[in-house]
Amino acid sequence: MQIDFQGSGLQGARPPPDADRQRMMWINADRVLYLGLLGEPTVRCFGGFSVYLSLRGTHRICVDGGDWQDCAVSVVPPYVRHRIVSGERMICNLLVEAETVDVAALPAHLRAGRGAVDAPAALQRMREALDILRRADNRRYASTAAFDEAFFGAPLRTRALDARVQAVLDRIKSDPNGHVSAQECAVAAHLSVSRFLHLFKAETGSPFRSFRTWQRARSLLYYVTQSSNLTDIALDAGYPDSTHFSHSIRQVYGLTPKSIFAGSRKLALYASGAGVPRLGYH
DNA sequence: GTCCGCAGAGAGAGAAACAA
DNA sequence: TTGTTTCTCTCTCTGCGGAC
Repeated sequence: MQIDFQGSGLQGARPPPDADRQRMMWINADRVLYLGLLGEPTVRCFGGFSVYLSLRGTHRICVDGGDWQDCAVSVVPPYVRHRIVSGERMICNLLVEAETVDVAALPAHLRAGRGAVDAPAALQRMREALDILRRADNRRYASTAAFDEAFFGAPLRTRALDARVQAVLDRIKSDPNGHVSAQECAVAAHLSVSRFLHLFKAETGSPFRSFRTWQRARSLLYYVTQSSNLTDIALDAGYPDSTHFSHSIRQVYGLTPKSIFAGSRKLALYASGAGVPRLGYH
């Protein structure tokens, strides 16, 4: 396969293959790229468009209680429960935050995908982008647009949102582990709580609480390489105690926090841009 | 079209108990 | 001591009718 490093969007990309540095995660406020162990998750439910990509073979996926499907690439819409198993230990998972994109303008396989996807060209592009990334010296994308360019062929068009809702989104995403209530947001938006909740759902496509829960669970990804105990990490991530932490994380990722951290020990983490939570223990 | 308020249903948060 | 499970209560979601 011919790999073109020009225009890949990678900062300082060059091709030194190194099998020991394969497990990695790149994350910013709008996108996540995870390349690592899948484990044995039960039902999971992410708040963004989720793309699973097998590295060589295939995986099996079951979306919203439907039939199991065998495929190399699959897509799960935001807030849809699904299960996944793979014959390979490693898997690639891309996450596109739903509120950051104009759904109508998404590539067809993302927009309409629900489980296995038959999109050979998209599969080849994503595998090539992944290959470039795995060979790169500095695995950071300069921007969300550069990430989109690499994996989807072009920057994904952003969604135009109501300014009041956008302000709330910015507030939550800039500090996902801070607790902000619907009432506070409604006051800030100069709306009643009822009206705010309706408007939020209409604009973003997801309920306020679901979005807040997802953002908090998502912020866990910034901590997965830390070696502190889970209680400290739960508090840092904005959970009142390890009870909620364990419960919420299992609902989102289908794995216990313990197994997530165990599987992330050798993971190289590349975080950038807004949304990186404040680190530091209580 | 935008906004408000009500009410029933359901999910999330908090407390306690249990297991390793 | 740490992490997980279970149970109960509170808060949020959502559909609806109505006012402006």
